[in-house]
Amino acid sequence: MARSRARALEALTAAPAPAAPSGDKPSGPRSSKGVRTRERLVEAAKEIFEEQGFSEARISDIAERAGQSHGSFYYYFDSKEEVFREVAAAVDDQLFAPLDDVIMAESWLAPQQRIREAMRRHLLSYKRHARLMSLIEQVSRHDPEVNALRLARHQRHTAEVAKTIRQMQRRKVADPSLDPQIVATAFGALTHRFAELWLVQGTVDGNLEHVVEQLSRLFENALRLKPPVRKP
Amino acid sequence: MARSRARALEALTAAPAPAAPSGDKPSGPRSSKGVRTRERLVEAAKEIFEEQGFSEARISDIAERAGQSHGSFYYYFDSKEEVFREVAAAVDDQLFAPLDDVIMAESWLAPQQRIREAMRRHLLSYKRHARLMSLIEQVSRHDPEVNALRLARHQRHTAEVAKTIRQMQRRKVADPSLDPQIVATAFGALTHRFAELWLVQGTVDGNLEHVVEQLSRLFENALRLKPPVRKP
Amino acid sequence: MARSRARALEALTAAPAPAAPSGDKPSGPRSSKGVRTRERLVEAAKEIFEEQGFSEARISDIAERAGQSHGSFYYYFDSKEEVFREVAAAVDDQLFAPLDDVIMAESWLAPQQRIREAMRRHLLSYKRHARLMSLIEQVSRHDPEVNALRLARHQRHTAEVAKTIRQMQRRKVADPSLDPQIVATAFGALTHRFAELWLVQGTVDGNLEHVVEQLSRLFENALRLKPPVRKP
Amino acid sequence: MARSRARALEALTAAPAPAAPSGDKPSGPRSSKGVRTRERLVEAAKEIFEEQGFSEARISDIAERAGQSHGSFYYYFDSKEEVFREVAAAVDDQLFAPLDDVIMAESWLAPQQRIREAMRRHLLSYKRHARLMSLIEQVSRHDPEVNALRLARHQRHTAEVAKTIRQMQRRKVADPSLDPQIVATAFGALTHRFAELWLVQGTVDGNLEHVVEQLSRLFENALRLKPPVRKP
DNA sequence: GATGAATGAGGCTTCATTCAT
DNA sequence: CATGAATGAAGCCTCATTCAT
Repeated sequence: MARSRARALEALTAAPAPAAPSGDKPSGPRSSKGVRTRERLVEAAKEIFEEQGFSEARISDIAERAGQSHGSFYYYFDSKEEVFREVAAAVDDQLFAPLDDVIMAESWLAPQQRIREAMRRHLLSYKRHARLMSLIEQVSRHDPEVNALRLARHQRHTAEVAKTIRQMQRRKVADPSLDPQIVATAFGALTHRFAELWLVQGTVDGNLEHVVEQLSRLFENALRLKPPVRKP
Repeated sequence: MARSRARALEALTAAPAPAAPSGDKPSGPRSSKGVRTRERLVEAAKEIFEEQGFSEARISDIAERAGQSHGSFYYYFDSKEEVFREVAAAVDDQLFAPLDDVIMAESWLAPQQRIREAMRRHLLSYKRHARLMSLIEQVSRHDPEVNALRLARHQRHTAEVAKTIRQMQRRKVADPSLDPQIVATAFGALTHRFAELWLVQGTVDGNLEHVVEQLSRLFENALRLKPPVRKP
Repeated sequence: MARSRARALEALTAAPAPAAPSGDKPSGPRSSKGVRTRERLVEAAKEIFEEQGFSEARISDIAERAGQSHGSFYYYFDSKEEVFREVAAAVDDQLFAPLDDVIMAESWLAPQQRIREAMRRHLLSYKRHARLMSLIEQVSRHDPEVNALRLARHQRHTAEVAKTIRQMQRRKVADPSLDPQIVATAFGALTHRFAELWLVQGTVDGNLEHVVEQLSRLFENALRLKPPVRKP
Repeated sequence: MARSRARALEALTAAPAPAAPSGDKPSGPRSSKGVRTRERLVEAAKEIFEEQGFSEARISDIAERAGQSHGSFYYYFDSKEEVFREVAAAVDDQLFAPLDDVIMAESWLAPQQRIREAMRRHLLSYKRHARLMSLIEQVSRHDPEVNALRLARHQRHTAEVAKTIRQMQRRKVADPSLDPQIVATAFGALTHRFAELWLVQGTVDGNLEHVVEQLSRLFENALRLKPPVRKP
């Protein structure tokens, strides 16, 4: 617990640090002014990617949004792909940190509560990043580096959920005939896609609590979760 | 039952003409040679879109794949958007016709069988069109016409599933506390996304029958479906 | 008189004859159906040129206006230039025939009457062809054949007017210090351009009779025309 | 007199900045190098338009003539239309400033001298810009902004001349039966068109002084100008 | 004769990227 | 570091022209 908590915190604090994002230009910005400029560019890039998609995003849009000149972008990044990788990595951290946090860490809660809390957090964090998640998938088709990122996240996440399911099966509180890998993937798929339909595409009605309740019930039913033994 | 069967048949007979050019150029190709060329272009466009995505797809790639000069493309279509709409409409028909068919029509099967059959068919037809489904969603953000198509499909499909769930609730064979709209959306989301992860992105292992079985079980559990009364 | 009259009539009757317009295709249309089609194309070309200008005019617009297929045009004409030459020649005839007619022929009228009549006719015929006249000038810059046509018209016309002026000077009814060539050109210039401003560009107000009267007066004044001796 | 002089001076001082970029791109070039490049492009555009006409002018010709890549053109202008408007405005200023100057200002000259001087200046400045004047008219049919420019010039100019004629009529030195508006238009038409025939199309012979003398005489006659009272 | 189809040169325009200051 | 300017590859699209039927 302490360990995974630490990992989550690490992720959270690591994300904002723009200093050493793997393979930079010469060696990254030196002055604090440069650091600020770089941050502004990444932030602007995120917004533009969200609004326009990857191919439609223009370097000049990004630079303009960051209040920089067109040419300035190339002082910090080699290409659109490079800045995208940075945006993607940051979002990835921000999106899954809180979720992992719940699933992995706060196990003193009853499973029902944990599911509800995880769901709530996931949907909430999705709200801000859903469009980028789709983008990451798109771009990952052409950019192996982004693909690796996406794959790593998926596997890490699915493995974590599968592990939890397997524990429940061992404790005889979940349907033993289910394949934890597939169910974990299915739960992730459901949440991911539902969030998109609900929050991005607006094809579903319902307020947060109602949705959380319904989806959680669905999961509990699906797992045939035994209700927690309540002491009188 | 008779009614929905009729509707399904209607759909089936309508489906085979998926290339119906609706509101085309002057009035579509005149000669049979032109009809062939047009078909080849649409087919080529589908392939190129699948391989390259929308923005990356080049008109000249499409024309070349169809064995035509790029100028020829413009004899039949005004723009990439136009041919995409046609591809999208065709795929939409092909993808959901068989599924609707099962869900709406073959009600003499036990619910469990129906679910398995629908799942199997959906996953199979998804196999051929999954990438285009994502594309449709992407493009629908910029092309209102494609968006309308996508929305219509979603609503038609979700409504049908919700109706089935509601019937089950009335017959006391499904969990009455579930919101049919949300559950229908969630089931669609799960299937759609799982298919993509499994068939397109290859992040899930498992053969068809195992996956069908697992997902179907998940659905049955989720609905708390009463097992059919079996006579000894 | 009889001779020039004859020439004018010849021009009028020659113009509509589409049969032998100099250097045709193989040898021009043979069947009467072909003759009709050709006529329709020339007529359509004239309209399209007037509406769109030369470079903006599309062969397909012309064919469509003539109710013909796109490819049919090339059975009758080798190029846009060729059909333009034919249109230009026809318009040239129609525009100047009536004018020449008056100036050269009806000399029993008093000069004042002749000027007014010529002016009236010129302005009227200009009304239908002004835009094409400008076009002819444009195209003549690139097409030597059209240029020759335009030059020939200009010289024929100017020579005729200059001759008349010279006669008046000899008869002592016109200012002898004027250069007939220049004045003839100037009168042509004035009429041509005024017609365009008035009839095409709409930058001048005034009804036909007022304009005719004013411009005629201007010409009479300019020539210092002696009023005709009227017998009581 | 003082007032119109002031207006003329105003025009003259405004004229030297004919490239005033009015409503340009972001806000026009920033560096002095950019300003130079822009000027070179406008100058090159003027030449190319004169040589090729509007539709025949290629953006790449303009860029090449200015010693720039064609992409550079788009850094300064959005389209051919935009650069044309700038060229047109500049020419307009240069062409009419000197003429207005004479007509409106130097009234201490006898009318005969003023007419000759205005004519001489107009023809001279026409010599450099005649082809563009025709172009402006062509383009004005499709570009409302250019049309507005042309119209404004025509009206400003005609009104000025008409005012002068009216004054002469009041002073009893010009034929009172003439309509000043129509005569002013007619004079403008004559000069404009004669200059084109003479200087551009080369269909008239004659040196400058002879032409000035003849056309001036024509105008004087046309107005029935009373010869100035000469003191012995 | 007439038509629909096909072709491809050529123009316009965008935009990632480079560069001099 | 930052900027404005410049570049040119690459894509879209038009349309005169040719061709098989």
